[in-house]
Amino acid sequence: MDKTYSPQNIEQPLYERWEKAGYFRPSNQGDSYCIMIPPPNVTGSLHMGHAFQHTLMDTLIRYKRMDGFNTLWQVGTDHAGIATQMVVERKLAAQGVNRHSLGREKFIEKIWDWKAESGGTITQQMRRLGDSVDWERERFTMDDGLSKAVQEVFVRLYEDNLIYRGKRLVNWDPKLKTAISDLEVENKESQGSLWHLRYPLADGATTADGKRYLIVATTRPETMLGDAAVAVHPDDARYSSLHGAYIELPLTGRRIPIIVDDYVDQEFGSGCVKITPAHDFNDYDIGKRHDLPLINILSDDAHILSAAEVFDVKGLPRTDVATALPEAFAGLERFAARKAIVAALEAEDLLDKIEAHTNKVPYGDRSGVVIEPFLTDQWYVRVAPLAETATQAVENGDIQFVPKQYENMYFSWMRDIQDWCISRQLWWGHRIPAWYDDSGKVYVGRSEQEVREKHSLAADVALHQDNDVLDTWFSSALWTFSTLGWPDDTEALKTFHPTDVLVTGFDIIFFWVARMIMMTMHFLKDEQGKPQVPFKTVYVTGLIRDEQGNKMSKSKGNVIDPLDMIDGISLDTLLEKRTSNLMQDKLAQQISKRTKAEFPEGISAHGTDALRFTLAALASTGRDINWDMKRLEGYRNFCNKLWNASRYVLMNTEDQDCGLAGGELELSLADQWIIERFNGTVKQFRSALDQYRFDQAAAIAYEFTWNQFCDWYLELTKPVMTQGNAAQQRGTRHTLVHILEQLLRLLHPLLPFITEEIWQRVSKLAGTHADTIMNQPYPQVQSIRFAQAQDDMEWLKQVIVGIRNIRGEMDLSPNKPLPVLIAKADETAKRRLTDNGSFLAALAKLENVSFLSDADEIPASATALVGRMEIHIPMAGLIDKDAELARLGKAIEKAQKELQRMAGKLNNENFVSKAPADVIEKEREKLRDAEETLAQLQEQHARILEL
RNA sequence: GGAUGGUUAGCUCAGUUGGGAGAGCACCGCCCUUACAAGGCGGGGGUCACUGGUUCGAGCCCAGUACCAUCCA
Repeated sequence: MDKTYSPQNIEQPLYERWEKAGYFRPSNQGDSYCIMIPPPNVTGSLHMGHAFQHTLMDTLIRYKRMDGFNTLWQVGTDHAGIATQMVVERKLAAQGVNRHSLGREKFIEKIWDWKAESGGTITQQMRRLGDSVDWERERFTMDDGLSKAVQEVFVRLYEDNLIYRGKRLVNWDPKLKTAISDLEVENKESQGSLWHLRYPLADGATTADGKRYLIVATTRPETMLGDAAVAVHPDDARYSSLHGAYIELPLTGRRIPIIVDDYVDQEFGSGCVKITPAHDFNDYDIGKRHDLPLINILSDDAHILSAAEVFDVKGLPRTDVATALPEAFAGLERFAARKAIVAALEAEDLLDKIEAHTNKVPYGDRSGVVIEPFLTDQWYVRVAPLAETATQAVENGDIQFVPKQYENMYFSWMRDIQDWCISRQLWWGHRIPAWYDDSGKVYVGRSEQEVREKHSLAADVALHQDNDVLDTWFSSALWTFSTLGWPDDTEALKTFHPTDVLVTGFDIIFFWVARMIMMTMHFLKDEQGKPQVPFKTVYVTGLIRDEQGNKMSKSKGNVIDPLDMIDGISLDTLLEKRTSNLMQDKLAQQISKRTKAEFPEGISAHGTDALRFTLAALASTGRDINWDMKRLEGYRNFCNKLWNASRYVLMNTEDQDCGLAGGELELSLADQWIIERFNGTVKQFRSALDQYRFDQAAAIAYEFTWNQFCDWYLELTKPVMTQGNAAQQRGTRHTLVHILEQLLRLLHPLLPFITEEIWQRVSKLAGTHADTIMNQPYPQVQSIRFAQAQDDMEWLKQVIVGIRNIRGEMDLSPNKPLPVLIAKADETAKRRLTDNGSFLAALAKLENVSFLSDADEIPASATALVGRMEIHIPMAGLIDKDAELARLGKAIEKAQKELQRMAGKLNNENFVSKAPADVIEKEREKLRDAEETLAQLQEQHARILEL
């Protein structure tokens, strides 16, 4: 083996070999275990959050695969409608082309071209991360099979009256000119104004205090052109005489009623609210209650119309309202219109005042522009009936969230769930399988052919398909079963559905998880007809943030590509990566300044295994993770440690007798101890993984490998290798090889590459060789064989530590062998020391060990205690009196403090009378120990003092 | 305004039925001892945010306060 660990030399070739050999395929043996990957955007690239989730999924899959399950990690990508369409439009714009001049078909071709060009990025990244997904089953939400499933679901939901079309107020993105769902809207607080407008009363009416107008306050004065009423609270005495009166709406000449509604907040502003049902969600609801006209004054790109469009609450045209709008504003963009309208009102002395006001403004999370509540025809899923079943599945534990608190988040959303707007005015996506005849009548079916047959439409009836496509989440909601072949009744579906665990971020619980549960439970039933859940467990991860705790985002320029952690990257390349394609120079400068401060030397290579181990170690449940380069470095060192420990094992075992061919095996105390210690580690490690405590699993692995196996066991094998007889050497070699071989299997799910690389050599010596470690049995917990060895060895370690402690604190050279005197040793201690002299000599670097009887006088010495036993290192010429006194003083102080605490507790009447007997006994024992320890130390202190 | 999570060593974080405060990194001292200097050995360091309560006993349970974060309105 190379002297230094070089992940870049081993990782990629191993992955290629695994993939070629088909190790990622389900074995078709054993119980099934299946994880569905959250499909990433096909034209995107993986960030640290993906690397994190993929690490956890791959760890689980590799663990279960080795543990005998028939595992499938289903892989695939998502077409990401808006995001992808935007990217391609931007690319085309750079060439001076827009999609409309290109036409729908040509444009979609361009998107497929782009997918072909960029779609490999993600799959390549996944291979570098070691993801053991079944590539042969890779799916894409727009491929034929999944498109068929989407169509089938749409048609069946429509037939079940769970999909409908209607003219509703939607969140409209005026830049992308499409509806978006309320989840895609980000409400941001901003400093705006509140305009107080005077609305003249009609027919000479006056307010209680004699005014001829009402004052309404609004954050969006431009929408006044679409006002349909002014509302007051029914109990508001100021306006009770005006119920049923009218307003002369300024600028438009429209006559609108004053209505009465509980919704109005009497305290806010004047207590009068303008109602604009076509441009505000709350007003829309009021409009429905009062049968107000919906007066739309905006075009689809948010410019003022020259004539309003008026509908009733059912979306049918209404003709009793004048549609005329002032010419002066026609064609003005909404924010320009706001200025112009405020100016016009002011000119007519209708502007009472302007107040500063903080309000929430909705922004499209893709386009970044202000979202407009807008009246359009859209398709909706009626979710209430689906939500009920989906809620129950979590309530009754068929689906469990880890950590559990996310269940509340799920419930609260499900309780107030709104119908889901699923149509998008885009070209990239699944086209809605609905056709219209010339009268606008709608027919839903799997094809135009089917529609014609079903409705007996003559060939000369013209039909045209709906232009819109479905929300991307509509297709990903079907992911768990569409990828397994649904609507066909496939073997894969029977084997792997319901799947086992879903690993995903909390940010898409609503977008994706909840919708998957609803759709799956509606369409898939078990043999008894009971709805099937898509997965039994949802493991929710936090976000990976940068070292300052900021969210990683392109615009902040703090995104980390996991491959840069693996391969390393120079500062120049990193700067280039982070600042190219940025619109603003100023931003680029900021980013490059911060990047230079954070990574002055760029990033060095750490390898995939170290990255994965770090991500696992940071995965404490349910909270965000602040990325920490130091942790990554630490775990790369850990890999290096494992590498070098393996080198040591191989150097001492290859081409030597490891007992494979028989021969007497004598196991040393250390051999027996490490066997049990490993056994305990297997138990803990499995239990951690079973509970999704990847952080604990990593800590357990680290502690055993470094602090026990390397620091103690390997050192303990050295005296055997140099001084042991044949049977002893055979026994130790056998143990070395077998513990390492099993340790590699234990660690494989977290560290797939380094373990495979080393295992290929070690397994030969252990007689368990195979083509890959990937499908070898996972270590099982064994019954305990060497109970006494555990106690003996842990005790011996204390002795060694005690001597090292003196050596360290007394500044004695590690090279100088020390003579040791033992006093107050009982029979057990004597046995332990005499049986293991060579271990003691080697690890504590001793010259000799001799026992003192109680009668012997103890020479001047530095002292350590192990239980009651005293370890003395004679001071003659070695040890400084004052230093030893100081050392003892510190120990005495510590013992006194301990003693005081114990005594205080036991002198407390309440404690003695109320605490459980075993606790009291434990405290008494501790008190006795402390007393004896203190006495021994004081005695020693006095002795030294006399010198 | 409502909900949830957080506040533990210089930094990043563990702490699982309430019973002697832990890890990694950083820091200090000694050491290139044939697996590893990406290392070895030893060491220092914490009023567990604050206030009160329950309890013989609270980092942990309860109430409240402050600050931070996220989600919802």
